[in-house]
Amino acid sequence: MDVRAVVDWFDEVKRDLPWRSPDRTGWGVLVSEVMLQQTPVARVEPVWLAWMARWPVPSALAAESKGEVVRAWGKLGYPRRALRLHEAAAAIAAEHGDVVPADVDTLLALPGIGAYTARAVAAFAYGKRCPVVDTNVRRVIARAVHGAGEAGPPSTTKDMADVEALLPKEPADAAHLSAALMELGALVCTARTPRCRDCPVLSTCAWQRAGRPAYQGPVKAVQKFAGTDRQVRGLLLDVLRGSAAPEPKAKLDGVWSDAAQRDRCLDSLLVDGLVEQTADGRFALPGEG
DNA sequence: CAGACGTGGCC
DNA sequence: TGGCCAAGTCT
Repeated sequence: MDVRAVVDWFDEVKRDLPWRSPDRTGWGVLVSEVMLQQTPVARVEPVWLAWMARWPVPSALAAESKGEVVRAWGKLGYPRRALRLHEAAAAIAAEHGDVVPADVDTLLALPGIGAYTARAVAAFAYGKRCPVVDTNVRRVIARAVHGAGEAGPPSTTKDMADVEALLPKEPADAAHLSAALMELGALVCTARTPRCRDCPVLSTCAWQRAGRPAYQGPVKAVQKFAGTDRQVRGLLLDVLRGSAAPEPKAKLDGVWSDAAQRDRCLDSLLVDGLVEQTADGRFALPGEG
């Protein structure tokens, strides 16, 4: 792959996202990466801005109650991420001098930070040289390098080796390329209807040269949502996000007709720590902690 | 490793 | 209309 062409293209068309600002902090980058896990940029941006204004450093978030954090997470989805970020902030404040670590293994030890996020923070916040592999990068590599229509099943080891092979020696250049590959996957080499006419590596793309063959690998199961526990949990939590005071169970009973499923979901929210029961039996977002 | 885990916009 | 998809992580 023509790495230089990708980087030049990126410098020309990249989006002006707030977490890419020259005065970005490790904390800002970490918060953005966690919010962006499975959630589109357009929905993250306003929430990220609000969070940075309200909690500019990890210790500020750590000092907040879990309920406030879950409420401020809003409708970004997968609210357990908010709880884990809260826990991570507490660990960073207590054990790392209120500074987000720059070391990949140290980052990996924090809750909610996995292989992707740890390397994204190390690279984008601190300019470390490490392969940053997300779904965009996997798709770009699958097409441009391997000539496949889509990426196959994820394999952290193999995926990182693929990117490592492309990474420039200089750490800053490596981080720059990772950002560029992600942007290429997000804007041009998209899952549906890729904009190949706008692609900076069209002439060397292995998929293009192979005649754009259809994807041959295993069929990816589409995730259902309607009627699942995830939907019911979302409905239950949405009621409590909108309530300043604890709500009686009867209030929650209105969100879903299947009582068994409703109760199971409420219980799982309690287990996850996303909901708490008051002494008088009502339900609310969690208080101190 | 497959499945759970939110939410909303798009084609 | 409804399936597909969005900068993953955890168990």
